[in-house]
Amino acid sequence: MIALVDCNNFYASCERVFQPKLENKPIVVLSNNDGCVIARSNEAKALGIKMGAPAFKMKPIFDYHNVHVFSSNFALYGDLSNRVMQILSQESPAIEIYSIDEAFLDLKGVKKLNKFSIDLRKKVGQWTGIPVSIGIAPTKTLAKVANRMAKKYKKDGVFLMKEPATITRILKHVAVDELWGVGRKYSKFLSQRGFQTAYDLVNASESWIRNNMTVNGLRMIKELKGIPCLALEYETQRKKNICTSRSFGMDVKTLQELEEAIASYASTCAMKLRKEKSLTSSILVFVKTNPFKELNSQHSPCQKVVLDVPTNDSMEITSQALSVLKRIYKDGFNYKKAGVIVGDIVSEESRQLSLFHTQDIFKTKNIMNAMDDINRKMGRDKVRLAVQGFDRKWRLKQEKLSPCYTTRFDDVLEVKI
DNA sequence: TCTGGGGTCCTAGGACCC
DNA sequence: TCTGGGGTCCTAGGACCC
Repeated sequence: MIALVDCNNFYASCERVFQPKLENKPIVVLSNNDGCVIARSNEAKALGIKMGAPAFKMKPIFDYHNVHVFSSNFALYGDLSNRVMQILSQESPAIEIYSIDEAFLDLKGVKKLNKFSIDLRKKVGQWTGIPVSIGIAPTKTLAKVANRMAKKYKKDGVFLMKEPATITRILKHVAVDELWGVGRKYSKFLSQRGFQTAYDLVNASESWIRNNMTVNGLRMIKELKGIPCLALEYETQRKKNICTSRSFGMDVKTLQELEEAIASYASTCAMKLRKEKSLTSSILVFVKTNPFKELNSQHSPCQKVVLDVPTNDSMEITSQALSVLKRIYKDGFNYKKAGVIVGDIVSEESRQLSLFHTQDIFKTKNIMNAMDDINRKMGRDKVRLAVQGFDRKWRLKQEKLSPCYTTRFDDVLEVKI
């Protein structure tokens, strides 16, 4: 049996851990740049605030109902996530960390599934303050369904779905668009063809599913039938692409400001590569104007450069990215977003050198290590490339940022006795 | 005024090879 | 007049996930 442990309204719950007075109050967390709603407490959901809704359109509702609004604080969420995952790893035989707020547990050998889950949930709650729900079933896709049921209907936050008769009964009440693997397009496509519930889908012809929903769709319905097609992945895979991109807090017009931004994103990509012990062989740079301003002239170029020798050196990746930027930049547009994507990633051990490459790759490695060490201790970007800029007017809007309670000494809560 | 960021996988079609 | 069969690799686009 497989359990899916999912943190309830994760980002909103993280904010609440350090502000318990917000218990039972509506909370939303906004995306970068304070753009969209990306997390809602149950109370905020009940007010009809939709996932992904633009914050500026919701403002009247926020004000009227006294909704507590937060900018996203990923340092906080990442740290609390690690704490939750650590507990899960200690308590269960094997675990796949699936996302920042979800993990699959392999429950092989666990005798009392229900009791195990209820205890686990209690422990996570007590040690971190984060409420979780647990769904248990024979396959990952069914565990997802079970988790949904736990969240929706179970006070104790745990739902076990084992017997075929139980599974069938439940699937008759699950709409197709609630399934893991059915997004907007498939949802529309399926409902047009008369599929309402997961149970309808289980009874569809497998060859029809294969033809219309690719092999992924076929795996999904097999999993709904209780046949495991998706194995748990215990080891984190090396990323194949790494992207750093942001929208700007204001319109950006000049090449110099774009250069600061692209240099910063390129350095961040390089840092992420070093963290994974990876190297990149291709660097893609893109800039975009604001597609929502339809009356403005639009320009969204992107271009990729392929390297002779893979690298994770900030200076090299940044200078390559900047030369791409110079090629694609055009004067006279209001740019709203930019980013860098590094791809064709290989591991540090498997670097293929070039016959004609003369640069001493080991020399810069020491500089990068020193830079990473300092920044780890003293805070992000404490040491950085000058080309990343100093006043950085283009930076994100984050007007409602909560303190980094668990990752910055200055922000640690004080208790007065 | 204000609309996120970061990923994966699959498929069809084109270019190329022998 | 007649024009095969079997591959690989790459890319763009589309679907999905959190």
